[in-house]
Amino acid sequence: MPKAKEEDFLPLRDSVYNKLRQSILTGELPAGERLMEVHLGDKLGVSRTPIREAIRMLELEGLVTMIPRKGAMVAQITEKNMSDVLEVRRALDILCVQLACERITPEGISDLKKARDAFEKAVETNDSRVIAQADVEFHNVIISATGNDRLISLEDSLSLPMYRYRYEYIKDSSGHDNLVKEHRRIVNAIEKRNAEIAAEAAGEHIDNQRRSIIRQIRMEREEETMNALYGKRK
Amino acid sequence: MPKAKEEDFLPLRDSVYNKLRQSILTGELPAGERLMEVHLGDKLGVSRTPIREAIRMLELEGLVTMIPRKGAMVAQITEKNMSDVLEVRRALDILCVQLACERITPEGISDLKKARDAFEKAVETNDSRVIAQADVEFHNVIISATGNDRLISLEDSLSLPMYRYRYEYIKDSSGHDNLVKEHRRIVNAIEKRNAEIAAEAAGEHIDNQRRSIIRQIRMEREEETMNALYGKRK
DNA sequence: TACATTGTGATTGTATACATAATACCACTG
DNA sequence: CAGTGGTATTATGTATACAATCACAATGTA
Repeated sequence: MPKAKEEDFLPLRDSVYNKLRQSILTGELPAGERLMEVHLGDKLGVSRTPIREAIRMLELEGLVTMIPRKGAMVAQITEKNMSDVLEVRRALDILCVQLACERITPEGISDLKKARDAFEKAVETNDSRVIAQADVEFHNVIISATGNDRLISLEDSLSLPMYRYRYEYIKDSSGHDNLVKEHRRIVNAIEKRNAEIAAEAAGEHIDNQRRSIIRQIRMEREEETMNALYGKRK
Repeated sequence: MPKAKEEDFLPLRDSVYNKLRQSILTGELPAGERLMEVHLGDKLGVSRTPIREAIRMLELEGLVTMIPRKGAMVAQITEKNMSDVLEVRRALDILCVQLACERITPEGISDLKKARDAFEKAVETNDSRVIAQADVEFHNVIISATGNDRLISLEDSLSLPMYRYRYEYIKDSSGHDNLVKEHRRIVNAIEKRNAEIAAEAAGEHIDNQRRSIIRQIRMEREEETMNALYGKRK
């Protein structure tokens, strides 16, 4: 993924950006956490300048919220927020499979089948992390097949906010049978270049994700309310 | 639009960001132009720090290209590039009208009709800038009606790269009759909450834009080739 | 006790200083 | 004359310094 060939030099801002992004997505930096420049700088061993630039980037991606002269904090994930993202992703995921139907190469189809098989194998391990990884790679094959760079980067940034919910979503899917079935359906449709069926399958696929994620958020909220009412632990 | 109520303080980086963005979109800073920090700082009367942060933001929006240790330049607009953006925008514009069909309020419908009438009035002036402005406002009404914040900001950033071509596109449209007709069709469909027709109309609307913009880019390229062959003027 | 006020510490905004890499220019050599 | 090497200049990367503002607490007063 990185353009290491010509230049393996990575500015600190990018390194910081990646680290912060990772920390936010894994929940190590929880929503609402303040991002203080000197503090982060100490922790990462760099000055404020790269930290600030990284924060600017995260801000535009929607992962952190800024209030001028107050500071930055990890963005709150609200149901509305996530719902908005999923709505957009639904449209773009459908666009992805439609374009893939038109443009996928024979090699792409072969990759896609490999990714599908790898996913089914991953499911058998019953390990959520392994399955999630295989799922990401499956989708990446489709996304790359569109050949649309803008779409690729948008899909990337729109899938970020839901990484936190991915494991649970995968556990949710009763026996993972649904996931396997949906993937197969998508692969078949793309192979036959049937955009209509592919779109339908992709739509259902993300609708299922949506349901699971929204349910999780509601449960989190409920838990928070409980804590607020009956006292929260440190 | 600005949240001026609580805080009318605008960090320099945002002010710089707006200025640079404007300069790029109007073509004052042509594609390929190098963005040198000290130079821009002198011109705008600020230090490098706000300039750098503004550049980071523009970079994520795709308006400038960065090469580490080399510098930033105004992003080249290629046909592929623009084509990618338009492909995504097509899907999102359609999503916009579909959501608007579901969610628009009576006030929204009233605003929409006002915007449509204002547009038709603008067309009569025959002034491209006036028409373009009315066109933007018409679309903004629809986009706002979706209530999807993420979609709103995406539409915003995806329409940026084509601002340069907007005037020509409007001149292109034979007598503007098409534009008026398309707008009317969209308004009628949204009012009747007929998502299918609305989607179709929105799709055609952007397909027309696409044709005009692609044609313009090809003409520009041709001109450049000529200049390269027969010598370019200063 | 309630509330206003002021002062102090902490944090961001902005500017500048220093280090390092890239580029351009020029002289020198073959 | 072409090509190479070295140096000077320029621009970016990073760190630090200074200024402005905000949060909060301590203090004093009604």
